[in-house]
Amino acid sequence: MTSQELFVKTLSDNHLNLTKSRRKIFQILSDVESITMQELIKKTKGSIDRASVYRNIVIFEKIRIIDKIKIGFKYKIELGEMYSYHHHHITCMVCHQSQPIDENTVLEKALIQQADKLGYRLSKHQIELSGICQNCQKLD
Amino acid sequence: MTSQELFVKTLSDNHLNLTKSRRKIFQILSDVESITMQELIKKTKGSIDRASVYRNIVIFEKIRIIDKIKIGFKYKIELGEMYSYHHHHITCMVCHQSQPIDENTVLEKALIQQADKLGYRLSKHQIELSGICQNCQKLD
DNA sequence: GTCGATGCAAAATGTTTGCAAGACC
DNA sequence: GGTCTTGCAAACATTTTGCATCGAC
Repeated sequence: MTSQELFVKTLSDNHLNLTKSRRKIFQILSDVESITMQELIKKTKGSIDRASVYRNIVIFEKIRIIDKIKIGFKYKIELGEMYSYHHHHITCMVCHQSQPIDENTVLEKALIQQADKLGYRLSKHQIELSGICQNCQKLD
Repeated sequence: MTSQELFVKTLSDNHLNLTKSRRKIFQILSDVESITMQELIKKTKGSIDRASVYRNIVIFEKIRIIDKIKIGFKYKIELGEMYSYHHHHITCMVCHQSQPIDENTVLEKALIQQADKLGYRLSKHQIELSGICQNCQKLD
């Protein structure tokens, strides 16, 4: 099943219509690693109203078509894990570019243990690293 | 040196006045584990204007009197590491309470290695765990 | 045709700024 | 007294809501 097909199926499984707006938002998200709400609104300006973008993002998050991830003190949006793979992010504090970090089993296990120790049943975790990337280190 | 004294010294080292507003904000932060901007504004309503709260929080962050931490897709504020210790947070998805997690050397080392592998010089990291706390598990 | 989705306008919420008056050193 | 800080009001940015209309199934 392609991404497209999964997207269509996920909507239909949840009794949601496949509309032009939803196709377009999905298309945009497919073309980027991640995107801010502001960028998404800008890209859809003229074709989709802000309110509809917000409404659809809420829905997409609920049915796990997207994940919200934190970058700085804002969040960004990216396609959910069904459409990619579990990963985290590292952001350069100088150029503000961010890139994905592959899952690391050792790390994930350590986190589950930590939660367990405190009596929590862990369901989500997010790790955000900030530093200075290779390129920006050179420019010093 | 007490927290109070460190606070006074930090301001003075940075050529900033010790004002009534700043004392009050510091006092409130000393009394809680962490707090949202909205809660802080509510607690100071009548005595400090919103704009001054925001301005002081910006200053406090710059001189590391506070840290902003991410909880959900908002941020919260807490006294900086000089006033406590390095830690992370786990938040219950049901009751939205959050609690600190002590530093774990294994974990921190794993993170530095990860960053290194990608050529980054790591300077900050944040780990946020979400799950269901012991109490809320019982209520199921 | 029916119900869900959209656009538009307006409100609610969150944050920042300019400026004159007041507080700190 | 001079400079930094504050309050106030207004602007700006972000997100949500109500309602009439439109589109998907």
